[in-house]
Amino acid sequence: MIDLDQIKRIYSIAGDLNFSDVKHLLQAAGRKTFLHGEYLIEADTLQNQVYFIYKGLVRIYAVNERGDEITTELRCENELVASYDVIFFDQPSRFYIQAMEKTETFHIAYDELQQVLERNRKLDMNRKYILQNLLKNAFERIDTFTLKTPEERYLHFLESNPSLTNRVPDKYIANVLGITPVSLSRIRKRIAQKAKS
Amino acid sequence: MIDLDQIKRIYSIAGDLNFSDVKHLLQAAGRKTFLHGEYLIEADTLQNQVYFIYKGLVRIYAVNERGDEITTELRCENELVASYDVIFFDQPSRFYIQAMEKTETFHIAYDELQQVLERNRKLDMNRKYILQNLLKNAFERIDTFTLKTPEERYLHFLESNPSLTNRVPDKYIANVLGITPVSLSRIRKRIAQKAKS
DNA sequence: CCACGTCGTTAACAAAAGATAAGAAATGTC
DNA sequence: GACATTTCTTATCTTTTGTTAACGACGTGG
Repeated sequence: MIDLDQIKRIYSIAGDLNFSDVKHLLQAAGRKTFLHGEYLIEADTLQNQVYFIYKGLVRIYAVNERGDEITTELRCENELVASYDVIFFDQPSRFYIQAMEKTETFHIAYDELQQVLERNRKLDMNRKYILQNLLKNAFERIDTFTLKTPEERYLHFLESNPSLTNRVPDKYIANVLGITPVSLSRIRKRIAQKAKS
Repeated sequence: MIDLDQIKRIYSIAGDLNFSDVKHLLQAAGRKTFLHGEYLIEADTLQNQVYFIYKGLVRIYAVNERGDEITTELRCENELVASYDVIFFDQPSRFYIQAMEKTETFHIAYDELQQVLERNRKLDMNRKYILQNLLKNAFERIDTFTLKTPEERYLHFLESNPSLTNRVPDKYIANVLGITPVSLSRIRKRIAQKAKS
């Protein structure tokens, strides 16, 4: 059921847990595999599941007033996903979370997770590492919007997410960068032309 | 020294601390007041101070390759500021943090803070509330970049930061929104014209 | 093997944003 | 109150982006 690799993965996002701590956590969690196109979370629901992606790739997207899907985030192996509307605001999710590949997850309801953490001090202490890591990534991403041009933002994305680049359609990457797919295509062309000279 | 109002302020950003917990924290912290224009943190240093803004307003800015100052964030009463380069990456700060008004703070070095928290479980447990709140704000801000146009982003800023609007020059707000001051001026004009009709 | 849908690119046009500079308005200082 | 400084606005021009639509490449499933 619970193998060594799984334990190591959890370690990789946490701080200083031991075998028994992680076992605690995994025993409380369920496992679920999603096929390409299936939904981990649907919008307008109060699904408060937190997923740990063991293998695979998901996109988080919202639908705007015009009916366009806007992908706000891509997450893959060893990352957590949840709808922060539900977790943080107790409100229906504005976001869909959809598997882009066959995606294997561990999952647990947020309030159950809280209870497990409350019963195990070590796990609760570890929460800070996870939150800090999420925060670090969020701050970095915000800075790409304030300090970088779309072109620089794209190059930065390629550097920091080399693995994602060829796993998802460019149109999703464009959305994540805050631009349109057409615009990203032009940016790519400009970069290619610069590279020639 | 430590008055009731101060305690309440700390409560406001934390979860369930009691008087003695907060006293613990404040005793370890120093107090410092910065005049308009003075720096809480300077770039290219390893100042790992964390500041709680008791009164006043600061901006966080970086200087790009061309020498332009780009303001990435504005923070005021009851908020925390620090350079995440130093705190999270142990690297010299790319950012300056500068008082925009006379600003009164409590401050503590990050590693000292860690020690204080480790010695007081209740305080350490409370860290999650603070981190979650920062994370919530960061996610919301990211979504304004992916889901909103600059105009919508500006309107959203006015709604969520009504107090800031008249306390800082628009050019800083423009930077925070990821656009130039000239462009913000045009957006304001467009909004005003719509309002007429 | 073909029909179909998806995706990336390109084109053409409109709209918005960046860069630069100049002038007006506001703010602060003595 | 007069002056200097900063900030905001406006104008002009260039560049980039958004929008829409068309085309071709690619892959999937029948």
